[in-house]
Amino acid sequence: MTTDGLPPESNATGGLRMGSGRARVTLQIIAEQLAVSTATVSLALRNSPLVAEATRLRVQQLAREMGYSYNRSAASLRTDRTNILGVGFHDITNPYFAELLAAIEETAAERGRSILLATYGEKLDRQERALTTLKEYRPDGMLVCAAGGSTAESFSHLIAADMPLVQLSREIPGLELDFVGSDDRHGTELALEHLIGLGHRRIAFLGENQLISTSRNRYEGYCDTLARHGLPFDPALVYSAHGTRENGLKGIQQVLDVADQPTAAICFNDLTAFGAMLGLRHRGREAGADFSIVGCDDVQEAAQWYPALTTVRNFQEEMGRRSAEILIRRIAEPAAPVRRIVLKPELVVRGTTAPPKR
Amino acid sequence: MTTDGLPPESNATGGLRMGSGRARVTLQIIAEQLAVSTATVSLALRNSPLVAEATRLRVQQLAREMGYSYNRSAASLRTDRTNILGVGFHDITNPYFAELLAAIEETAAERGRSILLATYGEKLDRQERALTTLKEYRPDGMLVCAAGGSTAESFSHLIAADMPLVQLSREIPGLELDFVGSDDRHGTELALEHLIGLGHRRIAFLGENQLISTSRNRYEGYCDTLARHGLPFDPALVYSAHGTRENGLKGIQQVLDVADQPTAAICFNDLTAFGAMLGLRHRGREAGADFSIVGCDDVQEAAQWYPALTTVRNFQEEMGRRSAEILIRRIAEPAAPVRRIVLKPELVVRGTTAPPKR
DNA sequence: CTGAAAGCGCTAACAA
DNA sequence: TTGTTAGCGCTTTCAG
Repeated sequence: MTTDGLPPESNATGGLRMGSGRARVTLQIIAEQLAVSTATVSLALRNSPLVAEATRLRVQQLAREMGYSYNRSAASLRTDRTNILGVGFHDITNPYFAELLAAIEETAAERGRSILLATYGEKLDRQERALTTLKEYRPDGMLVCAAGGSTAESFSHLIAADMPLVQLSREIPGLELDFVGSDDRHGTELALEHLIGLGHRRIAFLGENQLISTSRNRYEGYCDTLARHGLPFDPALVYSAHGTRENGLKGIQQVLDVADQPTAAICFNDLTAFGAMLGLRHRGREAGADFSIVGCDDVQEAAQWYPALTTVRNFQEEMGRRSAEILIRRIAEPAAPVRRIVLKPELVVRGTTAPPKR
Repeated sequence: MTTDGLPPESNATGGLRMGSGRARVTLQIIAEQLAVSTATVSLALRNSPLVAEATRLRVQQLAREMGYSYNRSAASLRTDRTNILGVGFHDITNPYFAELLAAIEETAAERGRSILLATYGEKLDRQERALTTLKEYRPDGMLVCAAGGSTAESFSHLIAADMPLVQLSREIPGLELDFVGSDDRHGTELALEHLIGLGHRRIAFLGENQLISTSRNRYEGYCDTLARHGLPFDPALVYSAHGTRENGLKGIQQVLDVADQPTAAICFNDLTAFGAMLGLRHRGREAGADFSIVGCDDVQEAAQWYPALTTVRNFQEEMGRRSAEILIRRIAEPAAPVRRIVLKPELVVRGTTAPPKR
């Protein structure tokens, strides 16, 4: 609700002085000191060509001496621009999202924007509140990776308010918004064909989750590729869960308990794959030698695992950067046609895949 | 400089209408519709007991119907409070910092605050700009993990402006500010004594870096503990570098090239330890069996490495949470005495440490 | 319980 | 080249 979450009590002090008693320095103060108008000071500080060189220097010097600090809240109120990009993610503890966020922050900073961050796990109600609060800060636009199960409806208030919006990585069906992500179906195809090429026939899928588009698409890629190669689909080889380390561990154990064991597994993401590798060791088996594992994303640690993880590279750096760029363009051209940037993933073969043991 | 980084051009539209032509809904609009004053609407939306139940309900309902969204910029200008916490970190791709940030964000959200994020690598100039920009958004306070080599001077403008400030994890000498971090010396002591107890005598230190307090303290703990146990200090066993995966890999190779090889290494952080484990494999050796490694931090992946990493747990979740709480208290009581929260680390023995091979 | 009025710090017409 | 004026959307006295 829009009326929730307002500041419960605001003990304003009147706001004119600082703790130590000095008056806070504003354009007004500088203008008075210099006997010019605030308009002139404002222009001078922004290096406007309208103001005389000499004036500009005097103003800038005094501002520096007095320790003036630009008040973006005030400016925003006037210009209706905050130079803030709102970012809503479900979890930044997941290195995939941390890498995306780092790229976004860096790109934003280069372009003079700052990041207002909100996270919400996979909780729809927390997402609802988080996005509402973000919006109240009037970011120029928002970059969102929606919680699983989000519907177009969750975003209707943002769209109604003409908030520039781009979806990152995950895509909500029926939402006509800019999107930056990966060709997830294709990524799984690459992974599966690699395994099939190695001779695997019974291949599990760990981390199926219909609530998020990335998992839906990866899972579809899995099913379709099996079919295309004439391999049977066995629901016992599919483990449904969020893509976490813990679930990778549980998932591998479950599919290893199937009578007719698989010889390989495709994982929804690298985290799931790491968990699966661990689970394999609990069973006295080793990824690569005894069982093949393919991850997805190629987060930093993937290359350092032992054995190093064969995975599908999703280019977080580029994805994060482009999403920020697309958002900034969307802000500049609100009426431009909707853009979909879909990056082509690449298979990175490392040590966790090998021909099946006879 | 304060005059840099102002918005280059602000193409304000006048700001009264939205793309689709509807007027943006403000307190004013609601007040007119209801033939009450904006003051009443403002109070009603904030559930003030001053306004009659019936009025409150009418106002809140109309606000909801009209899709009213609270404008925090405007409110901030008036109240001098933004409910924003500025967070400055060097790198969120490092899981240690990602875990801290996640805890901070969560705590902030619980307390009705939002996070404005800035990162700066270990670059002092970027940090300078980032902190200046953060400040311009007038956060109620800032949480900072300073770039290596930062001096008290870098923070003087924030302090002069009475910005509530808390240092996280790293501490800058000579700065009288709230601090939340770990007892890093003690952590290394635990690690080193564990190794000495196992029988190791030549123990390397990877990731020495005088520019950050965490490394200085951990290194001191190393030197002192060696001395206390009557073990010689050998500079050839110290590898100086930032605590990254890559440097762990390089560092282990370097100390392994010393004529009188060490049998174990203490690493500045887990990332360095992971790199070292990888470097060991490049030499055909395995952490645990052939060489002992101790990390520091206990990030999520540490438990999942193979072998699982023996490390010093630093309680990121608690540290992040407490730092946010301390900042919120500092904001409420600007004149309260400076607080130092130093958490006691704990040794977590796992698979990468064992008695030295004979 | 409600309204009138002032003002937070800034920018943008428009005038001079 | 500079000044005047108005106002962004909100909160807060102070009166009624």
